[in-house]
Amino acid sequence: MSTPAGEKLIAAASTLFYRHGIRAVGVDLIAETAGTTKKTLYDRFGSKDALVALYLERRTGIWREFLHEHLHGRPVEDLFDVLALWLREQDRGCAFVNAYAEIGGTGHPAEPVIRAEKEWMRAFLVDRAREQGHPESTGVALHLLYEGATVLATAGGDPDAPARAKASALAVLYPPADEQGERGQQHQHDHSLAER
Amino acid sequence: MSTPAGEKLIAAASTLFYRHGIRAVGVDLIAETAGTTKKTLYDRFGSKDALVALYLERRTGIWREFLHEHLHGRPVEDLFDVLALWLREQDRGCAFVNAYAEIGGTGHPAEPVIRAEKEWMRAFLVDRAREQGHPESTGVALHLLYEGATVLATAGGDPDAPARAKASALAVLYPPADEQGERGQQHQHDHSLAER
DNA sequence: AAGTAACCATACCGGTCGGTATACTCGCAG
DNA sequence: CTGCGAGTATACCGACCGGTATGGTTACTT
Repeated sequence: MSTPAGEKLIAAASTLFYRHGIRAVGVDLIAETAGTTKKTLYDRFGSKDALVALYLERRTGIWREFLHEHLHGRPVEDLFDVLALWLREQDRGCAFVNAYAEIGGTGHPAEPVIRAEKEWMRAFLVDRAREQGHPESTGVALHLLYEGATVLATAGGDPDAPARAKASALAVLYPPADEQGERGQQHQHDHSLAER
Repeated sequence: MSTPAGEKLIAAASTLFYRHGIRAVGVDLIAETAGTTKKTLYDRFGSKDALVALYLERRTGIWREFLHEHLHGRPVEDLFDVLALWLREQDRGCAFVNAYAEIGGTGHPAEPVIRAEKEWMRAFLVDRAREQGHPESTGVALHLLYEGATVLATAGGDPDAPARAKASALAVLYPPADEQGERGQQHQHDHSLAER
C-alpha cells in the first residue's frame, strides 16, 4: 500500500496506461486525472518508469485473483472461458505484452515484471495440468494457446479466439482415440464454464 | 514503389519503428536517419500515421516472402522452425502486435493492416493443414500456437518457445494412438527443418 | 523555353514531454 | 510547540512533438 494520494495516482495511471499505452500518457495527465499534482507523483514514485513498473506489478495481482476466483474447482481447460470473461472488460489485451511492445529491450525497470508474469502463468498451467494427470508438455501447450488466444482476440480482432483455443486445448488434453488424420473437434466433453 | 527519397524514408522508418516503437520515434529522427528532410516526408506520405500504415504493409510482404521461401516443400509443422529463424533477427517480436499495443482502438489507419495480417496467417495455416488432410480446427490450432510462441519468445523471454510450440503442434497433428492421459511428446517424427 | 516533380535547407508554430523548484498548508507525534 | 511527512498550487526548464511555410536547386518533359 501507499499513501492516499499515491493510491489515486496508481489507479489513474493504471487506467490510462492500459487504455492508451505508456508513452501516450504523460505525467501531467496522470496527476490531473488523479486529482493531485506532479510534485506528489515524483515525491511518491521518483520517476514515470517506476510508476510503470508498479502499474504492472499491481496488474499481476488483479489477474491472479480473477483467475483463482473463476477457475477454482474447475478443470484447467476452463481457463479459456475465464480468459473470455476477462477480455470482455479488458479489451486492450495483455497489458504485459503491450508494455513490452513499448519498452522491450531498453533496460526498463518493468521488464523483469513482464517476464515474471509470463513465467508464473507457465508454471501455473503446468501445475494445474499435472494435477489432472498430464505431463509438463501439456501445460506448456496450454500456455501457448492462452497467449495465442489473447493476441488473436485483440490485435487479430477475433472475439471467438478463446473459444477456438479451448477447442484446441481439448484436443491436446483428451486426444482422439483413433489412429490418424482426417477429423477435428469431434468430442465436446462439455466441461464448459457456466455463465456467471 | 515510391521515389528514391521516399524509399529511404520507408526504410529508415521501418527500422526505427520496429526497434523502438512508433510513438518513441519522431518524424525529425526518421528524416534525419533517411538522410532527407521532413518536408520530403510530408510531401510523399502526408502524415506520420500514413507512414506507419505503409511500414506495416511492407512488413507483411517481407514476412510472407520469408515464409514461402523457407517453408516451401516442407510439412506445415516446420512453420515453427521458420519462426525461430525469423525471430533470431527480428528480436522485438511481432511488429503487428507491437503496433496494435500502441495504436489499437484509436481508429488509426494501420489498424485494418494489422487485422488483415492476422487473418491472412490464419487462412494460410488452415489451407496448409488442409493440404495435409487436417480439418480447419487444426489450422486454427497451429495459428494459436504460432502467435503464442512469438509472444513467449519475446515478451516472455523464452527463446525455446518456437520449439515448444512445434512439439505441441506435432501432438495436435499426429495425436498419440492410445486412449488417454499420462504421456507427452513421445513421438518425434523428425520433420525438423535443416539448419541452413 | 516553360513547366513541373523531386528534392534539400532552414526556420517556425503551439503544444507536450519528463522532471525540478519554490512556497505554502495541514495534521500529527515528539 | 516544534518538527516533519503529506499534501496542494504554480511556475519553470530544455527538449522534443507532429506539422507547416518559404525558398531555392536540380533534372527531365513538353
